[in-house]
Amino acid sequence: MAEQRSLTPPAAVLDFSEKNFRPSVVETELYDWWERAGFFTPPATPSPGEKTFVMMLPLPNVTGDLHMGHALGFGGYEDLMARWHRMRGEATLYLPGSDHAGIIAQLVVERELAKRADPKALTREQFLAEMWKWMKFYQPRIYQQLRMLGCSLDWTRVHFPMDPDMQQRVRVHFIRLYRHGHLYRADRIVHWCLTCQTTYSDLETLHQTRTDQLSYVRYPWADPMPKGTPDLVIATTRPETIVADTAIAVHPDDERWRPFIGKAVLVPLVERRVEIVGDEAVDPAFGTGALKVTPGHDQTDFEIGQRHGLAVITAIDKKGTMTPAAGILAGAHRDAARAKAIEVLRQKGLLVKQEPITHAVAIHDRCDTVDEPLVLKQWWMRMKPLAKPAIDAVREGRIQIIPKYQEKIYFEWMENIRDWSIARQIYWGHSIPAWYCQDCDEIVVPEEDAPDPTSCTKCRSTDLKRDPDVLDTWFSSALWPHVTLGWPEQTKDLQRFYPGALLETGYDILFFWVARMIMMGIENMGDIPFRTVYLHGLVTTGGKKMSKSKGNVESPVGVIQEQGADSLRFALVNGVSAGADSQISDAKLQNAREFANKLWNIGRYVLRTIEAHPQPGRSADRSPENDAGLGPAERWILSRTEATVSELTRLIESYHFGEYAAALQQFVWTEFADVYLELSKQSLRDPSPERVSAATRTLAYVLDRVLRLAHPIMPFITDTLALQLWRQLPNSDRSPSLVIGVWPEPKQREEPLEDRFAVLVDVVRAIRNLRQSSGIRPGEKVKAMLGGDTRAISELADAIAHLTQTEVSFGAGVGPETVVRAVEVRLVAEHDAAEHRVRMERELAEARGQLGRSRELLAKPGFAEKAPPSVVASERARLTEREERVRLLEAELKRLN
RNA sequence: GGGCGACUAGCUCAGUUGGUCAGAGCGUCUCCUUUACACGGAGAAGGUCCUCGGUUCGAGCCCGAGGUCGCCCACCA
Repeated sequence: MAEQRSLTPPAAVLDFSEKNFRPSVVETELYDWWERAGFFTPPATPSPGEKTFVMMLPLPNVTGDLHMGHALGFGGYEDLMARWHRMRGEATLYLPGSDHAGIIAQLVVERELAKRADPKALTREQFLAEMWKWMKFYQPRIYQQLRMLGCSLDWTRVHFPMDPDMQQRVRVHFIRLYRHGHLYRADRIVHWCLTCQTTYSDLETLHQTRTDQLSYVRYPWADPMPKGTPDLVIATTRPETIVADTAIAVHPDDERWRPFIGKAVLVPLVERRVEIVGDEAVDPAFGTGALKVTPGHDQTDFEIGQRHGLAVITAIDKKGTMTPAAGILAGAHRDAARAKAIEVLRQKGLLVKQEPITHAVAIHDRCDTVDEPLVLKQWWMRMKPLAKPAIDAVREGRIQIIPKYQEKIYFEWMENIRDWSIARQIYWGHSIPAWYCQDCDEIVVPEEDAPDPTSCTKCRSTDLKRDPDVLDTWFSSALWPHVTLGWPEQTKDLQRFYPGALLETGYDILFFWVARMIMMGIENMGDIPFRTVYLHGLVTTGGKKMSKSKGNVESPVGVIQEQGADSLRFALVNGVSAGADSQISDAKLQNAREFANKLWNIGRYVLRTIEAHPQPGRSADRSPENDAGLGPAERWILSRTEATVSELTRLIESYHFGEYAAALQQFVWTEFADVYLELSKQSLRDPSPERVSAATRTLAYVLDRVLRLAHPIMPFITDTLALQLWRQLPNSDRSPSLVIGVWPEPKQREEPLEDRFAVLVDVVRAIRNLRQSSGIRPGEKVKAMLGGDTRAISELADAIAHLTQTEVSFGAGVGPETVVRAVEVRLVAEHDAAEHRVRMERELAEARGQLGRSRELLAKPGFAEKAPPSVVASERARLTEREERVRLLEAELKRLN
């Protein structure tokens, strides 16, 4: 690795005569260099007592393209954290991969294949061969997009769940779960997709609000009933399933129907005799309070059926066609059968009425096909025992979820967790290592290191049939944090990097993925997979419409190509609070691009300055705090820099990334650029070489700090500038790149000086304001008099003069035009007496109001005793300043009279 | 039916453990091509922090009730 790291940076250096930053020129080369130099790979040998930071990339679908949510998660939060921890000297592993994405990937490839031939005509083996061909097309695409985002992923450890070694590990996992009793095979009702021809889990259903016909159907009594017995009428939206009814259910407490529990009716269309049962699942308020029970085609009904031992009749098959069991409806598609059922019921006089109903219909999240619940023999995972320790891990704080309120949602789901239907009837996925004996029905699951079985373990028959199904995509994703490190082998990586530190992803896959990783991590490793879960919000591209004339601007890739990954990353993170949904807009992107450009030009200025005033033997990353030539402006920006270092460190440590970005921008733009860079021009013109040297080194040092502080969120521009800066003023740590540079430690501040500069900024603004309102042209030299309490700024006159292009002098009783804080400001210029009086009166009213509030607060009983001393002290100081301001304004008004 | 979140300047949103009746970006208005940057600089306008009540010396922040919007979960037949 050492020799790798000596690789020289890319030759393509940006042209610093270019006024505007053009990002994409250098990004690819820079990334390649970072990767080739091994910066993204943790040191091969762990140092004694090393700290690790391990984070798995939430593997994107292999057939997908990056969207803004990915860009926020990967390029925004994750890479920011990875880079920050790396700069803190931790052995950082950010592990890449892509998901084979089962059903979706199969759909995508089927669609591609369908352009030339019928994919259904292919055998399983032929189809899988085609899948792998397409993988070679899709996988590099998604990986390239991750590179474009700048994600500092360790590509030497990239994983794909369908790679042979990974398939073997998933097989072991299945076998162990089976042996431990977590898996079972049972006839139960599942969600079936008529389009995809596969089952799917509860989590993969969506609900769509639709308006359908609610049909009221009379079920004749099976036996003679006393006169006056009401008709039994049920309400249903699925009359075609009447033929599969095996009971009627009413609520046991429903006075209307309770007397009839145990009585029988004849199911219309099939004349089947079924009983009325009492069950609490029935809502007495719905329809007539009587429910037709169809255990073969409805989730609730299946459960009622289980409780009452009812028969299951399958009237609809996997294609959606009515089976022979459907009697007169047999052979029709479910939709046609519905119409036919209504028609026959009407003919027989059993249709009482129909009315529209708006209700939620379950659909498959991948294709929007209406769910067809079917009873099928399927593999299930028994979740309750697995959920228990995973709930405890969060409850006991061993895993922390950010934002905190997501923990409640996690508990809610985990405590009511239901068994997981894990098999899918598609080709693309992990095969289920189970064989069924055709002679004795035994399920044969081999030992974990054994080859495929050839004979039945029970009856020795060799007539075994392998389960044709594959496992749900999330079955393997759930293993990601340990399986990628070599599990079940006890590899060095597994020992060193498990458990990981953090899992960052969108809150929308908390259940799909995060909860399952926690459960499987504990099950397989006996330990949690990560200590912190950071859940980000959804990104929408609302607000101002992104201009489509420029091309596909909504895609992160398009934005990166146009304005660079740095801008995109910054725009996505800036000012967003943890877990909140956010919008990305043209305005935000433009601001980020302008900020990148600002950094670029700050860099140009500093580099040019160093060129003009070389500092041999000096280092950019050493504070010039002890330089003899430091002026107050230098000392001020140095102090502000250290304040920013500690502030930004705190914000990242506490996961306040949105505020980190905002605070960074604030410091760089308004303090470093707008104030100090201007003042440095004055220092650099000073005849004293010491002053010039101190100013140059201050510029270099602050730039060095800024580049380090900004690197986690804007890696490309910062490293470009750093490489250039260190070429002129070598960094003392000699790291060849910011990627493995050192995150700054805050040094001593000069807070009294910072307070004095706050006064300066107010006075400067007041002078500029007066100049503009007096119609003084920007270049025009005028004089200003400052009076009142000028202690804070008495030594800063030069700075004020430079910033305002105004000659400044101090005096007593200057006859102020305005009073800021307790400083009188007067421009030596003619002004209208009447206007002046109005202004003074307005300021006095304002000042008295402020003074009143200060006095009120200080006089409040309890304030002085109960408020913290620092608050009281600063309030007292404010009172004094306000008293002084009122006094000065009153004096001026008195003079006018 | 449960649960969660949001409501702060015209727009999009910040506001860390309650401590100057509040900030940013964009937009708006005025001025300025000053050799880092017009992807710029300077100045300005703009807010009863959804409503009501409570706790507190002090509330945008905590508690209660209500309103509006959004999301998630659930066996709405």
